[in-house]
Amino acid sequence: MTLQIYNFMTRRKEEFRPVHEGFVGIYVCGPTVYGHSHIGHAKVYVSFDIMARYFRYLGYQVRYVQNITDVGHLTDDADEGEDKILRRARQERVEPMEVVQTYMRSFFEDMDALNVVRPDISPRATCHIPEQIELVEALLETGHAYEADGSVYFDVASWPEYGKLSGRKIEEQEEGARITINPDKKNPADFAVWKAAEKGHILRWPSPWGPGYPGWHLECSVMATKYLGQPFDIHGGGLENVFPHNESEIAQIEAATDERFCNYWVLNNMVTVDGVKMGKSLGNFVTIKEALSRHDPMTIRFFVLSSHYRSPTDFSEEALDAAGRGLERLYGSVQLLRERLRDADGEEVDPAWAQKFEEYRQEFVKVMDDDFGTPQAIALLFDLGREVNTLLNSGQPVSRATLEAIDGLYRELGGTVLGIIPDELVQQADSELVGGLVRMLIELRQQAREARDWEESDRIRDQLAQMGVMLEDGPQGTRWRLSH
RNA sequence: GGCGACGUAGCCAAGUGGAAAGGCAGCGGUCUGCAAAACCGCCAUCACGGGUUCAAAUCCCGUCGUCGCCUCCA
Repeated sequence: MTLQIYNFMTRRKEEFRPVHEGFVGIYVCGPTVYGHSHIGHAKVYVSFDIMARYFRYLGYQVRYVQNITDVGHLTDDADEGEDKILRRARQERVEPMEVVQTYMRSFFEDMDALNVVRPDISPRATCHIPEQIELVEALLETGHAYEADGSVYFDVASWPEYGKLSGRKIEEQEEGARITINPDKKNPADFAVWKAAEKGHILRWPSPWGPGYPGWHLECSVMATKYLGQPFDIHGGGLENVFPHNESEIAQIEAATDERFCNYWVLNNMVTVDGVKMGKSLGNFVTIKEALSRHDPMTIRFFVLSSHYRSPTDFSEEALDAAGRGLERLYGSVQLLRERLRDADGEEVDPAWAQKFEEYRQEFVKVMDDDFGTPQAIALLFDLGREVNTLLNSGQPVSRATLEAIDGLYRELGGTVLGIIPDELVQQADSELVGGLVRMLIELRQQAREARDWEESDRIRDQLAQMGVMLEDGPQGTRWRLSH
């Protein structure tokens, strides 16, 4: 079995074949940095983080490119309205590049919290203006674009394949659709590849057609091919961008170069809030920072991965709470395992477990190979957890080597690939002072218990519980853990 | 109006032709001084109606419902 990926272009799962053996190039549409990132961003970038991690796990050398859009997207329409970054700059009375810098930092902060590995290249649109102008020139030369009043438009009618990704035909985009009539355009579906800057538009660059700024699809076509070549392997992004953004990306570069843009289109489904799409324009979006104020970052990541990337995810506080409790269960096994590891010995791995490790690994690869089946992969970790709990609570001696091997499996599958099991769980990383104090209280409670003073022992337990320290009595003595 | 996705237990969510994963919640049990944690057990005729098939949650047709795209949005 080899890796199968659902290719949105063909609407089928296909075996993954890289352009260059052993290498994989991934481009994912990045954020426009004019506000804090929301849960929808979390789903996309966690999803593609998993893909990058899994490719690396399989031994590929990955180049993951994710742009930063710091210019050019308008508030209303492709051609009307105000640049969102400019508007924010005006509102906050700062330079546009201060807006960009602020929210770019915010974005990476959030991604770091969610344990998303940073992209290998985070190219910015404003750093690639000359390349974008070159592509516009190429489109004019090949007759796929025309100039009008300082702006340059892509001529949709000149390229019959327009619509092949989204399954749309230009003729069908008729009444009901809100297409603004722009007298400069030959066809209402034509879109700007270069836009003349009106007076007062701060973000502007000189060009053969006068001062202006790039069209809003151009940067992705240009930066993806600049860093990954053409064709490259995987283009990713959110499903809501399939039209017109992704469609236009393809049109520009393929019309200009007469060569395929990329081989696999991988688009993730959206996040809804109580069943309704979360959107900046709807004002119902939940920022990652808000979610982080109420939930552990790993809970959010776990929540995202517990549904498939191509399924819509409905965000609710209840669902997040339930995910958090599920994750706690997973951590319980790992915690117990690592505690037991502290004073275990024995050099031999239990052969029955050696067998299990192979089975879990194989099954994990099997479900991940099927279009990145993270929900099934997580289910496997729960199965493993049950077996581990049974083993560790059985009272049987378990060799150090076996415990280490189990821990290694958690680190490999849950840590390296899924990124939901940290190398150090919170309690382990906690201060020696706290640990010492808690152990002292456990000792005092133990004395009360031995004196059958249940009132006192329960008082200690209850008060610690109120502070978030949970005590658990077992045959091996009393353990403690922090509840989140 | 056009295009597309989805509808699986109280909730979240896999499974896309051959005995319905997993998690949360709930119930019963084991363990415990009592708890907690853990373990064992229980808990779904897969929106509805037809059809194809030896066999359908899975394929086809229809109905109802939810959502998305067609305007910036991850």
